[in-house]
Amino acid sequence: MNRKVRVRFAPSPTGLLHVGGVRTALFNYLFAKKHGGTFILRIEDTDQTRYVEGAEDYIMKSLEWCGINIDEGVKEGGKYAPYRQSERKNIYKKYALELVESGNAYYAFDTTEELDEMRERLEKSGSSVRQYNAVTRGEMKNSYTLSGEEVQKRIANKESYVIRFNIPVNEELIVHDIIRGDVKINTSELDDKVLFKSDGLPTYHLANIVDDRLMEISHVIRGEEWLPSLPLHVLLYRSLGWENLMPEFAHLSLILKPNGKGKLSKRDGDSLGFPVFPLQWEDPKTGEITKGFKEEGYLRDAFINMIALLGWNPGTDQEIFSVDELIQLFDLKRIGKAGAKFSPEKAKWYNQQYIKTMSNSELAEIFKPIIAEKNHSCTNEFIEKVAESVKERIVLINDFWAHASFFFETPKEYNPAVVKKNWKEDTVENLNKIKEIIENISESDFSTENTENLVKKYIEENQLNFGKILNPLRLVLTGTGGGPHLFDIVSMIGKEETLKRISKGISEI
RNA sequence: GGUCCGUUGGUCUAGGGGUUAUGACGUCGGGUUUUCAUCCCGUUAACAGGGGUUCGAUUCCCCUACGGACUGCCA
Repeated sequence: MNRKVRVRFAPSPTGLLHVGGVRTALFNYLFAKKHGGTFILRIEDTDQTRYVEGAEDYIMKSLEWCGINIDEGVKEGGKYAPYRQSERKNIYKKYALELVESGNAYYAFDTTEELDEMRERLEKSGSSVRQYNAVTRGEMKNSYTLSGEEVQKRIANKESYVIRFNIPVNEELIVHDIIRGDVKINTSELDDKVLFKSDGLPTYHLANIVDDRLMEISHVIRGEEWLPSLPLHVLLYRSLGWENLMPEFAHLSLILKPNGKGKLSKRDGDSLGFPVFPLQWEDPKTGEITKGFKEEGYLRDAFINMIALLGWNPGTDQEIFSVDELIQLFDLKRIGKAGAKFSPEKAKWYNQQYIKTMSNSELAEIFKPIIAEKNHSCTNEFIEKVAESVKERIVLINDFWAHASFFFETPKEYNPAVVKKNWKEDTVENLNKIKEIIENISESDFSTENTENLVKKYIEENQLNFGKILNPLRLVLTGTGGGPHLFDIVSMIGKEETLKRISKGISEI
């Protein structure tokens, strides 16, 4: 079937959007862009009891940060508006009634207690089924057990009721999934799902079919948790007379915890120390703050790259992809069937790769606010030099200050392990010599090359050991043992500061 | 319990009836570097198990195990 590609990401605004959700959105987006199609954001808020303040906004902000641009949606509008199901409330009932009319659905009046009772009874009896289906509905209060007049009377009396789907009995149904192929099921295994709730709103099952049809969705790409209800959805399309207009389906496997089993949850992030959400989220009820990838110092492109390769790959050895490349190469058929464990290590590696290859000026823009936050100011040129010397050392943006503070301020303390290793009896004497050399270099000649040549010349001429001189020098200048090229630091902080730090180090260590 | 989906190194994976089973992350080791990092080189380690089919199965089929999802007037 060759039709215009229209896909939707349809989250429920009940809380955070975690990496699994982001990946689902991303795959929809990549697929849409690859085929010149439309990416739609539809908010599935048919459950008023689970509404969470701010969740919808959080979802939109998260997608925005990810660069997943919405073509049609709540904010963007579009010719199929509205895109929030609560605002489409009045269009669903018609379809529910149409199904009742055609005998594909029926009224049911059972209370929650009665339903619980039924399930409990079934479970106790050792029966393998605990469903509201062709067998059990004969014992419940519905269109099949009540007379036509009784049903009408109850409805007229405004008694609460639901509309349930009438699942056909004993039919071998084959449904197709792009990722998994044909899935066979006997309809007798299905239950008579509620399509229309007593609060006047549809359930997900009805709403998603109606909206996908009305919005002319061509492909439904969603989480694996929906696979079990695919047969119901197919049956619904059929009963509504839309079988030929049905979208194609692709069910994505879940993202699992890094170690152990089960799907990734917020808890895993908390206990293992990595983010699970794109952006920071403050729980409106508890005030609890959960940090996102962004706040932890991940780059958007690195995050997207990492997410995209979780369960998908183009079949080549390439690991780094721009979003444009992802769009070019994306193919639903190359999505893996098995769940993928999230790897914090690989996430870091991706981030490091991106930082390393970014230009100094791009990095400078990112570092600028951090420097300002620490109450320092300097020229762009200087920040770019700093960026150049730290970019191969930092993994997360948040590592920046730990690797660059000494460019801006005198070290307040000295790493004890490094002191112990490098500070010997003759160190002070040596540093004083170096200090003398540096004092004799004029400000105008204070380049990396010149300072380096003069100091190294001294070391060589006196047959001294490089490490014995240079390691303590680094220690007094940076407070620690590792870092960028030493004479870059010397040159960048300047003559005065270098001398000051040598003196300070000598007197304090 | 039932239904469905899944299972290649520790992790993400390529592959596919006959291969020295691919690449990456990680690990460990070496080289480069005054240091750390980068970079380079190397190392490590996998077809869940059992039956078939076949000349031959990791690849196809079945069973088992394990894992997961679903089983709500939630999505």
